[in-house]
Amino acid sequence: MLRTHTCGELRLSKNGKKVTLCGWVQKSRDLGGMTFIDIRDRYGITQLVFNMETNAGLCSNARKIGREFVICATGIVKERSNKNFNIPTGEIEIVVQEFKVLNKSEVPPFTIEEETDGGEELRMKYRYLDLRRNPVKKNIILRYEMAREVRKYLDLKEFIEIETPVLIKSTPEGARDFVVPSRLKAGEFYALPQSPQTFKQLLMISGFDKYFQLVKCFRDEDFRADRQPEFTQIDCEMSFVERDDILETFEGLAKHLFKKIRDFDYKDAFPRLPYNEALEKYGTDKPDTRFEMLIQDITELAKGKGFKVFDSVEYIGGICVKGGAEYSRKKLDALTDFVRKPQIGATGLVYVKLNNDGTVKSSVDKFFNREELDKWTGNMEGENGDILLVLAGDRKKTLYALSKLRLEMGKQLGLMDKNTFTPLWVVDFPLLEWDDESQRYHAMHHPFTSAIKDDFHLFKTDPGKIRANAYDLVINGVEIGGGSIRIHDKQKQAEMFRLLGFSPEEAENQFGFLMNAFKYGAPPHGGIAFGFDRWVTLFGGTDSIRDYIAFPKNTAGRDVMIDTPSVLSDEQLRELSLKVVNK
RNA sequence: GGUGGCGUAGUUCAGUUGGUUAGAAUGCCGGCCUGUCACGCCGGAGGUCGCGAGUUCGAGUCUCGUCGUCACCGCCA
Repeated sequence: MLRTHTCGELRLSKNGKKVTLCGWVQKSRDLGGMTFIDIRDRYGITQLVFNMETNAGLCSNARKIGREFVICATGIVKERSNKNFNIPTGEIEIVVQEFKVLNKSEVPPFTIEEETDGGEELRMKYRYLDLRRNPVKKNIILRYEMAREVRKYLDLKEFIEIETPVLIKSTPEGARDFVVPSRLKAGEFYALPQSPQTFKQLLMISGFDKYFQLVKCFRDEDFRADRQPEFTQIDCEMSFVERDDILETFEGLAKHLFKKIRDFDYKDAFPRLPYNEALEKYGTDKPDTRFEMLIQDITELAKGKGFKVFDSVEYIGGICVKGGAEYSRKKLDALTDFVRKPQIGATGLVYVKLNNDGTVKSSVDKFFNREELDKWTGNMEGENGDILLVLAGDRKKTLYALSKLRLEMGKQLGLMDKNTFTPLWVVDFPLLEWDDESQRYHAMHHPFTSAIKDDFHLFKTDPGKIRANAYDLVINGVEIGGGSIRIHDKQKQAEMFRLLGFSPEEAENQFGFLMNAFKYGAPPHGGIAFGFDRWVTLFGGTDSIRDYIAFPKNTAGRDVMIDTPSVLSDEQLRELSLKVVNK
């Protein structure tokens, strides 16, 4: 080893010891007669000191060292005369006897510090430098620790991690596939997996009754702060289980991570909220339950009272904001603008102020008397000092807008504490979703999801009403994972494909391997997959999953560091039998 | 595919109704400095105002296009 210690471990107890440290030059402070150099590695920062009086040659050499030079220094640990209690090693310094420059460095394009001066783009281009920074380094370490704890817990529960192939087959359902051309078979392509879904089901048929995998998945869609083209799932599947077995097992995983990573003992069972109730109360299937402010349906109370805007709509609903009676006209205008943004889509905002003196002032006083407004208030559990915010329109769109408004108010009122976690299971999702564009049903989860037994009779009469035996884990309004009890019967799977508009030939062509496997004794099974990047991000407490991926891609799917995607040479294209067509 | 923000020194940003030589901080370079740790003081260098058209006597500033980037909508079983 080139070093005897790391830059983070030396304390007063090692006073007088001769040590050798290796690391990067964080900063040097040249005072003329003496020079201080902070040397940094993964573990911390230690101060080196050079003195003109005791070793002039060494000191003048030290003065020439620039930022981010890699150096190796040997010297004696000494108690400082001026201690720095801001860093763990701040009570000591190294009186250097000899040092060498292991490698020089150009001046980095941004500062390698806790708070850098570099912008997002620049930091991504020089990601290897950004990773030297403490906050980013901490995120990567957090990611590793979570992966380690996931493996520990699942290992304890006798799960086996099994790798599945990355070059697989493109399928029509779901997200767009990334594809890889085959050289040996011109005109044919592999696809990268959107998830190992069918493989883990095949593993169940093989008898590996508890499987998991920390696995890369790929989806060729447009990206966001919380979506990358390649991302990591904690992919799990179990045999001979029913829904509650899965929920209990993986609630256990979540609690293990809460305990180990956030030191938080989550004792209670996670609440379970039916999909329909989630939509009614929160306007979304991934509710943030850190705060209440539930949506209330007042359609019956407000419709048909002569207010035209309300009379013509399908749904009227609102939320009660505590302490909102004091909101100024300006603030209410701002909220109106907020809900009218195209992304939110509401047409307007009606408010009812419940003043502290017991009077009520609303934007619809002309159309509703006090008695009627009091009924709204009763319904929404409003009290003096609160404000009711009411939206109306198409049911689905209005609930969506209310969910966004609810989150905005939660944010404004500081109800969304990063260090509070409220997990819950959302259950009883619809099995199918009608898609206007293609004029057919789409699987809401995926085509292998089974229906709840009580709803089997609806297959013939009203498929849209069938509830799936599916579930999502939601924490703080983030969908952390989801899964289902699968279909394990060939007949039922065939019927599902039929409902989704597959011809028997198409089903055979795309999923024949699975249907075939079902012939040979498929056990009842089900599973779940967690978005690992999102989970780490949630525990890390910032907003972008890019912060927790060592080498992420930007929102256009480009890696600006290695500069890809990039063009292939004509020779490569020829080999792959590909021709590039300019659109 | 759509909407919006941003693009000016190495970096982060400012730049007035369109008007002379485009500024600040920080970083960098040089000098001074023996207890700094955001060291301090003095001096210096550093600009294709993303790119391309257009309007104008004159464009960092206005218009159009384009590229890059970020956020959101669509999309993401």
